[in-house]
Amino acid sequence: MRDLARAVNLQGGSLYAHIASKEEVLFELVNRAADQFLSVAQAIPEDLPAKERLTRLVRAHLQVIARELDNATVFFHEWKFLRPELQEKIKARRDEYEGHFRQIIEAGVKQGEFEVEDVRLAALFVLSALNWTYHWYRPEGKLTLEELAQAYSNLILRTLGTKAA
Amino acid sequence: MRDLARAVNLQGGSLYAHIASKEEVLFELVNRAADQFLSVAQAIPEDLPAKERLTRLVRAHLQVIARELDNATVFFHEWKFLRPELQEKIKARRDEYEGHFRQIIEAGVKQGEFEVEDVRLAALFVLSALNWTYHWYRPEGKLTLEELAQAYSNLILRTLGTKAA
DNA sequence: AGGTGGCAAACAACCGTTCGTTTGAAGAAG
DNA sequence: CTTCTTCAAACGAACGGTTGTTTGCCACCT
Repeated sequence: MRDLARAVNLQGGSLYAHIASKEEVLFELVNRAADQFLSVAQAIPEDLPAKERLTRLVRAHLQVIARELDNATVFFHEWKFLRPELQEKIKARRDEYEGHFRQIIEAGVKQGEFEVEDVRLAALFVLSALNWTYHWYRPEGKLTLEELAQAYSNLILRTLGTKAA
Repeated sequence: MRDLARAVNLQGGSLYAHIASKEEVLFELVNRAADQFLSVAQAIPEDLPAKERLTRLVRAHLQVIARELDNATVFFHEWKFLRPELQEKIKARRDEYEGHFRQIIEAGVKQGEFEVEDVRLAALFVLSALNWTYHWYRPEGKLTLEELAQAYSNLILRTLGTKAA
């Protein structure tokens, strides 16, 4: 907390004129990260072909991670240390986000664009591969975000059993 | 440290008759986790078809994660808090392990079993999807480890552009 | 006799948070 | 235009507790 205070030129205790507790700050942080993911997902038009929607979602997801590397790291881990009640709120939003992936895959299967046995597991697989990027991706590295998004999209489309290249 | 001590029926300070520091314990933990991953990878015969080798490696990887859920969690995260010198040792072993994936994919491409543009990125993608399982997989859940390994192997083979089903 | 392993106590540093007080600016009253 | 009041924001010290580690001492086994 004293580090946090120093970052805004305050004394440790002075923070508590603005916040209720350290946990409140953590929740706010994690919750806003959830906002980011959800809002980009909701911005994708539903009337596009599943392949296109998925490609866009992949790019958007990677963009959010890259743009908020630190927040994403906290988002993926630290929510487990919230009290159960707050944890549930985060879990609900995470599940909602996961639902976007499932829904797109589901739609693609129905349209004959994808061929997937277990939609739930496939969505989890894809999200797993995407989420891990926060471990190693650095915007200042060799790989452009656009290049990464392109390459990962291709891999993911094949994972989901797309026919065309 | 006092929790650790209680787990072996000792007083907090008594630990220091056996260990040098908390960091030493962390390193030992993380390093032994690396042992687990590396040893199962090295146990896979090199003269098998790439598809078979990869399937075995996937199953073995998931088995290690499932068997040592807690250790795996620490392995994936906590090594970042070691001093740089020890971090490098872990990184080296992690890279060696990643090399197994790369090598198998590379071999598969040469044999015409796989079709992959960027071997390095493909290996990273596969490992990412596998590693994330520690976040959600619980051995006591509905999904058998064997079922998970089977399903993930199929997805991964498609990711790598395998022809046959 | 010597070394090992254990204990209890203590160490300094740090943790999240509270407390009484000071500051400075805005608004009301004269 | 001044004076007085109000109020939020910040300070700095302190609280009780925890952290990783060190110390001196005693008991046991060789």
